[in-house]
Amino acid sequence: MGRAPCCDKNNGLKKGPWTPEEDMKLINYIQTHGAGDWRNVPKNAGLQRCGKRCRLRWTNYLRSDIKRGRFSFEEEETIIQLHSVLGNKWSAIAARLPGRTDNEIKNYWNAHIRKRLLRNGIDPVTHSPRLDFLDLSSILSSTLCNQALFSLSSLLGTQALLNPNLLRLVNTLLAINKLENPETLLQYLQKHQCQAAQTPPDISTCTTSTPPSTNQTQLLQPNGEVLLPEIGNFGCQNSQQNLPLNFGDNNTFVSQPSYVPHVADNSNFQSLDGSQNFSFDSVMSDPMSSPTPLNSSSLINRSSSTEDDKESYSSMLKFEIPENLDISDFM
DNA sequence: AACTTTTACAACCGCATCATT
DNA sequence: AAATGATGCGGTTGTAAAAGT
Repeated sequence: MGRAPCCDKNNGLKKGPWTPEEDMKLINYIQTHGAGDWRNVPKNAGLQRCGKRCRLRWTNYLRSDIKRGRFSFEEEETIIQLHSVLGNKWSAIAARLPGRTDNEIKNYWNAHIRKRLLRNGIDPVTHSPRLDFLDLSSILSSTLCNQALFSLSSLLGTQALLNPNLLRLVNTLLAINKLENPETLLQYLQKHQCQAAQTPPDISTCTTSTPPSTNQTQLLQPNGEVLLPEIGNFGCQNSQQNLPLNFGDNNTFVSQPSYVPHVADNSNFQSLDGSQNFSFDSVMSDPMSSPTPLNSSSLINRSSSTEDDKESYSSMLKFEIPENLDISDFM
């Protein structure tokens, strides 16, 4: 025989929201006797509740060390990072977030973080970009309208350009070359047999090993190999996929309106007018929930920003190609 | 003002594992 | 060792409040 049952079903025990009186009874009992032996808590505390419900009420709501209120920016970052490693192990995540319960984290994830990741084209399960969201056909059609890329696609094969690393490199090189000489670019690519072209075109997996970035303008290795510019290298952590950058007008890089998975270092960028410097550490998560303001040069007030404001962060990530960048060095 | 939709979060349910007999 | 219940955990639901129409 096993133990006596904790609480029988259909035994008339109360269900639904807890009243303040019930809470007080439970608090008083636990303060006196300590938490544990939940089977006997209802009886001893004079509660018409199942012991299981008493435990949940205590651990999720009544404990004095529970931190109430909105999640901070740092907490949100931690949740996202831990979730990318631990998955839906809410109790394990909660163990690393003092004052937060697994239930609270789970609810916050489902209500906020998960939805935002989905909106930004990130699969909340894999933390990788979603293929359906990326809409590669539109990406390709827009880029392939460019005659230069069209030439490349016909010569390298469209399939090759499905490789995000290659696409990003081509984009970068085309921008650097100001789209004037695709043939030269093609020759360069063929000559150097860039590594990106050899990466399997399955963008659902990230097989690249991305070292910490050093300098976004460091495009040329001492041996002459071109590095993917760090500006498009948003840190591939936990199989997160890098996304290609768009190139807007006036030689500006415009980041995809997407979630920025992780930045391994303090990559700093300057806004178009040079007035705003900010790092990806500051924008990788929802700024609204953060009590920490951006640095003083930022125009963004996190505490008052809206969802739209947050999503417009991506539009701020515009970067100018330095005037002094001598493109002839690369070709 | 009334109604509908969305959001936030507490609570419940069911399953897996652990503990006890 | 097996049986049984307790406990812990993750998924889901219910509901009140807020926002939108």
